[in-house]
Amino acid sequence: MGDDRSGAVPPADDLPHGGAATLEAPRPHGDVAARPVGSGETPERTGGAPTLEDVARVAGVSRATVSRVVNGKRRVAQDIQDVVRQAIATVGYVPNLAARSLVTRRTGAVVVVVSGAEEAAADGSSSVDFADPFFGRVVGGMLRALRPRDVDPILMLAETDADRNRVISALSNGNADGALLVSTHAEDPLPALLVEAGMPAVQFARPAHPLPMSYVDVANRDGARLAAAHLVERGRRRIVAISGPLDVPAARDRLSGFEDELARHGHAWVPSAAGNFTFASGVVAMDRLLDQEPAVDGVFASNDLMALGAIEALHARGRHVPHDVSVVGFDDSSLGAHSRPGLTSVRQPIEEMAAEMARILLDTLADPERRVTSVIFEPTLVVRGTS
Amino acid sequence: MGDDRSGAVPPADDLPHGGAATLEAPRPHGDVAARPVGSGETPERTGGAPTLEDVARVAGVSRATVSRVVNGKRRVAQDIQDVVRQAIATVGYVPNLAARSLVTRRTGAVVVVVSGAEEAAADGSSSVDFADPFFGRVVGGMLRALRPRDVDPILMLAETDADRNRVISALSNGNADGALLVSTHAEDPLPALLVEAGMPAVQFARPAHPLPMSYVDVANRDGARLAAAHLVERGRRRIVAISGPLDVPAARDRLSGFEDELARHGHAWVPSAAGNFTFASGVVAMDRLLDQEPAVDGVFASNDLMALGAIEALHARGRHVPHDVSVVGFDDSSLGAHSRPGLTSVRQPIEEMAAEMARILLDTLADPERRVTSVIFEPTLVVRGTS
DNA sequence: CATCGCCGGTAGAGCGCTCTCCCAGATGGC
DNA sequence: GCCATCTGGGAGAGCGCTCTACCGGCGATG
Repeated sequence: MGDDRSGAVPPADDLPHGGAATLEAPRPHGDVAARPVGSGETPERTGGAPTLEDVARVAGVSRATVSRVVNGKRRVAQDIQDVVRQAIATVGYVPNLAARSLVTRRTGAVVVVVSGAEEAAADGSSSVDFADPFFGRVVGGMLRALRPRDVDPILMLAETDADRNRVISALSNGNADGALLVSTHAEDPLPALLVEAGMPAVQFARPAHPLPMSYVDVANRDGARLAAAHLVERGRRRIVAISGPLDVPAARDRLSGFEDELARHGHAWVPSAAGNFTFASGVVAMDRLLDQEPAVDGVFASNDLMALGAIEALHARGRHVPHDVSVVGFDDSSLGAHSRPGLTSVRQPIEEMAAEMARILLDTLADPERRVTSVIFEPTLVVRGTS
Repeated sequence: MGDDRSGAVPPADDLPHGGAATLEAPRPHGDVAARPVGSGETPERTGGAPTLEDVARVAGVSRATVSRVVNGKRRVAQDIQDVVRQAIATVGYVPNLAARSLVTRRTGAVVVVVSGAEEAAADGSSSVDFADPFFGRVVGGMLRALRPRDVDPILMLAETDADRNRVISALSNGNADGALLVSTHAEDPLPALLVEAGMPAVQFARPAHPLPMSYVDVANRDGARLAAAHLVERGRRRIVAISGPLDVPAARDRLSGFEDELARHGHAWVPSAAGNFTFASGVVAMDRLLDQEPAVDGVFASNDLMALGAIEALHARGRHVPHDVSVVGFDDSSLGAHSRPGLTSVRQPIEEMAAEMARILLDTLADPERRVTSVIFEPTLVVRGTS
């Protein structure tokens, strides 16, 4: 505490303290002194930011014409365009989005909703684990697709009914145009609410219940097959699976895809235990499976966190990874990549998937008649040290 | 709002056709067929969401009165309040934020800016690693403080000059009221731009250059001292440090705090190498340090990712952790907590720090005269398997 | 009893923008 | 050559909200 250099902070006098600065020209920033003098007709606009009106006056055209230039709505003669653009630059005009969206009924914003269940709040924290790199990757991917289209994401967390109402009303108020939804629980009512309210939305992963909503997903079954084939190829014979909660479609698909592929190789029966995608649940599930099948030599976990938990449990019970047991995860998260030995994992291209979500939403916004669509990505297997 | 007893509402006869008006209330969505016929005065409001005007008509009061009830600005007689609230409920009114912020010049939103340098874009990806759990934790912490105050964060990434302009103009447009800044590079021009533009902003970690801007930080020197004392206590004698880029204040403080404490224990000289907070840079730095000091038995890395990289390098060179070498990281990220053996690390309470940032910004917004402040958090040492 | 707050309400002027009219002038078909 | 068409610009009406005036009524005051 003692070592913060508060002394390093210069006196606030360096700051344009409110009043004085306000007197100056309404430039957002820049050489305040270089205010365009001689703009004889400028009647002392001391207010805030320059408006369309100001630009129009300077350019000697009407407000409508400036608006047209700014939005490129109708053809405007080239020379007039130049004059207007020049004027925009000199007054430092930047459109007021509130005013614009008041009339267009559109904001250049979408909400990104991370939706979880509230019951989990019992353990003190929330049901959504933001420390999971998954969320960062999703948001990062969206950002990369949204930014070029000048759309900014508003982040919202939906755990309680109140939260969900907030989301819905943000959308219906025209606070945002559409929603990108990452729902972590099967019984999340939000997707249905969104559809019911007629709000454009795209979901990460197939909705748990059939719903006319666009989504992107990874071919979960194929990914699980990859894992199964890999374990078989490694010569593993006593193979078990740690699945996610089976009401989540992705978890179900991963498990059944895994089972299918193993069946193809003669494994009629695959012991499995369900976790809930957390590290701790991976530990527990692995423990249970070890009791059930002490000779286990291959494990597939439906995500990396549980795989790491499984490795932890295996170690505690004296098994060596990968010598005694091969472990394969799902997600290819940085957690697995940086653990030692590196975790073999089924990679889903989360960033690309998130970017695709954004693209779908943007397209839907541009053309509301668009049918709901889904895009499925192919997973790949990333082999590292645990197998 | 939910529990106002409508029983308290006086008979509608007190009001100019309160009852009749209710019939023709425009509902947000619902039975179009059941449109009220003979709506004598209602001028065909088939449009979108109900407005203040609609509420006023139903409640039999003026627009201004409804506004007052909604915003609680001036005292309004209790019975009238009840009637208005009732009307709001029946028409399903929800204020249009664009219209509101057009006049108030306030949006209930802040931008969260993750700011990085653009040079790093050479490696194909961006300079900001969203997979780093750090960002998720920061955003999660902010969310938790923002949500109760009904403020939503708009997420922006600032890597290029264009991005930075977007941030500044979002702020000056009244797209958002203030900024929460997470800057990952010392030479980031954004903090200065924000100050220059007079925008309320709070930064995570002390600005690299003296700037009148509020910030929260962890007592980096104290944290590093904790690590040093711990290594000494473990009986380590050949201790080295992997620092962050030394133009970043936090990196500098961590290194010098570490050196100070070791000096106190007789280590006049601590070999060190600088990384850039990535896993790979941790590997490289450790390799260099091993060349320099082959007998190393203690390592302090300025963040967990580099610590993990160091462990990787140590293993590659035949050292066993923690048997031969103790390793201590900084951050207490989930990466370290889930690795095996668990990474001993200096914990900074990221979530709380982020929440405090949000609080400071909100307070500044409420009272613009507020001085810039800083809040420094105390770190703690979390001992796990690597030491 | 006229006067003076003061309380509780209404009226209406914008906030900055878009967009639908409308109009002047240039083009073109018959 | 005349009317229809088109093209590029202006005028002005709002979008839904807040907020400053203003105003009627009413109890307290001199």
